[in-house]
Amino acid sequence: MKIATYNVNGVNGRLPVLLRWLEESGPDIVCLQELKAPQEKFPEKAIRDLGYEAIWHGQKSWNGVAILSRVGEIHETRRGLPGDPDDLHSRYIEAAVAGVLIGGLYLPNGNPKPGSKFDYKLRWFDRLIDHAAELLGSGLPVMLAGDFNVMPTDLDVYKPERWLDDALFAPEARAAYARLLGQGWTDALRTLHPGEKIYTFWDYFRNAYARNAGLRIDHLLLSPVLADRLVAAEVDRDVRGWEKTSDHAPVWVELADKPQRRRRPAAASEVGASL
DNA sequence: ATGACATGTCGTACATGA
Repeated sequence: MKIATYNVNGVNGRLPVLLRWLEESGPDIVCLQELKAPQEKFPEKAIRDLGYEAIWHGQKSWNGVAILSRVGEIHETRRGLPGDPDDLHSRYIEAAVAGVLIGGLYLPNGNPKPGSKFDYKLRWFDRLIDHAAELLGSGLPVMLAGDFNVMPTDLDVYKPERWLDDALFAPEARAAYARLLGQGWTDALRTLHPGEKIYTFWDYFRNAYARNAGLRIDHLLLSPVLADRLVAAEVDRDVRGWEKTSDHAPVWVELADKPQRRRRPAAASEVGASL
């Protein structure tokens, strides 16, 4: 089973690119971010015509997340993160699909830093960490997929020293990501490509894609049960080179039906985090 | 250090993004 995440940067403006990618790459389940469309303007029919059912949480102009599936019903379990009833951004949607509980997320960008937007990013991250702990505690096969707006390490940025003051690479943001992973999540792409320069975003400026001046900010995190089923994780890099494309590329994992590897022993820090 | 480019909006400039 192939599960992908893709920040489309406008689901309607990007519809031809999205549909072409769905046909060519054939993911079974997809998390989309940055729909930039109100609830009633999601292109449900075009997506359904390709064999996908969908749930989505739209918002006028900004944000917006969706989950698509061509492998069975989508059982929505929540939209919006708990912990702040005043947070009206459409940034989180969660569903059980084909035996996997999937949280699709679009973490706040946080720039400029310092400022209220950066504070919001860190608060949102804290709420995600709290909720993620509950998900892990369930023992179910769980995945968190989306645009985390964080480069976890130096290896994930084309030029780390240029990004130190940016909200996407700030020590506080990286620390929050590390805290999340410390609960016991597996960063699928990094785990199967250790030490490799591998990016998921290239900005539109200065020929960034051609120069491979990229960032790795779109992540697929697997709970221990799912990590045992991980067989592949890749970036559909070519999509970033298409006409009228998003500044992000799709990222996906292939999961086997059964465990493929022996579970590694939990680290002491993980045991502590789960208590 | 700046700005390059792209999105959507009751546009024709602005807010937002990363």
